[in-house]
Amino acid sequence: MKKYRIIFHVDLNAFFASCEMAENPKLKNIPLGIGPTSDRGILTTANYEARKYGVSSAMPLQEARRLCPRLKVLPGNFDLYNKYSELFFDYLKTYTEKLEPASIDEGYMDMTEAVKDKHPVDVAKKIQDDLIEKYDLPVSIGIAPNMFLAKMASDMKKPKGITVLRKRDVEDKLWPLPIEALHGIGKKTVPNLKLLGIKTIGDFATYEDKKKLSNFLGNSTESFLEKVHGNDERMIDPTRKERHQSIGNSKTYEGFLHEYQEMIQALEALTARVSERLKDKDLAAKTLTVQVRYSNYDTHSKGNTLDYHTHHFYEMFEEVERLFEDLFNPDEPVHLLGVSASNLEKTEQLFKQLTIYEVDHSKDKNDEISTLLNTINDQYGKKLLKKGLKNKKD
DNA sequence: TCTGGGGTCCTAGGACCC
DNA sequence: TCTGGGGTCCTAGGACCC
Repeated sequence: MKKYRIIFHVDLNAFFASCEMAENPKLKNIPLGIGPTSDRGILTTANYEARKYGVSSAMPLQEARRLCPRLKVLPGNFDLYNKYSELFFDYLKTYTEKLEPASIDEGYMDMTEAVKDKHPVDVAKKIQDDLIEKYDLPVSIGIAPNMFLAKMASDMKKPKGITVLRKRDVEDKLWPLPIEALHGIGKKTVPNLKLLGIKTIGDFATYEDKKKLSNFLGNSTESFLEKVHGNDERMIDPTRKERHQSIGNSKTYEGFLHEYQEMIQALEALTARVSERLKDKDLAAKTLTVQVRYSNYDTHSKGNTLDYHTHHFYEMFEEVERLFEDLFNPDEPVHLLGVSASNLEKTEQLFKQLTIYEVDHSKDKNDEISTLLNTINDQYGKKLLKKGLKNKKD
């Protein structure tokens, strides 16, 4: 007999705006957006009051103001949002350790054990009520036998919805949705699928010529088809978010940067932030990438993989300057600069690799060791290193 | 309409190795 | 002189998501 899992997808509604309203209830009944302090740029979030006017997330501020002239716009307060996000996940953890954060404001939970002898909808209702009572944060919850269906379910009723989506409901509840509602299908792919006559998720699920789908979706075709038929075997992975693939910072410069020197200074600041964030997380990077967007919105990147890992500002910045040489164009003002670190490794992991080396007096080995040493974080790493070398002598 | 900042994953071509 | 097949890693760009 097949054992079904019970997966919750819990999604905070209009999260950044909800945090602001929780801190300052006066904001609750007015249209509110989180966005740029200047008159250009895009909104990251709009509360539901603003959405009544057609204002939405990722909308250019100028358009939002046309739709809703009395829209109040606050700059983002990310310390505040991170604080609420932690409270949110800490609360969810009281139900199960099988919790996978998917972003700052949503997570998946494997509730199979936690809802034993209870009705899942009652538990979901309790979560919803508690989060309002404790933190004044509204959530939508999707309940399903797998992660994909739970995610689609939580989207079906917002804000403050609870939606159960069983596999046997897929034809009735999922297939009528427009194809753009399918996660992973974005605005470049939608027109291509429409060319094939695919307007709904159901049209996609029942489309017969898989080769034609592959032209647009490549190797992902099969996994999309499985999902829209209600099948998704992915397991909740609580540490997935912690295993970073990359850490980067970028910034858009209003009015553009024109001088080489200002670009270098901007890159220096970005590199310093990335370096600090790597150190905070005890990570070191082997690959660095510099990104440039010119005033015409053309975007280019240049990356290089070093033969060692590092998180030290000076080493990183030297490489960033080299990479930027290839991207710099004296005729093109710069709209955005970015610095990103990837190919990441935990510094303690590098230290373990280091201690495998016997102390060797040849120059090459010493260079290798000093390079690795560079990547190890200050006191902690050096203390361990001394200990490690001493143990080796003993 | 005019496009932020943080990410993940995929693709295609090339270098290189056995 | 003409030249396989499999695998890994790297790079640049692109689609997508919140």
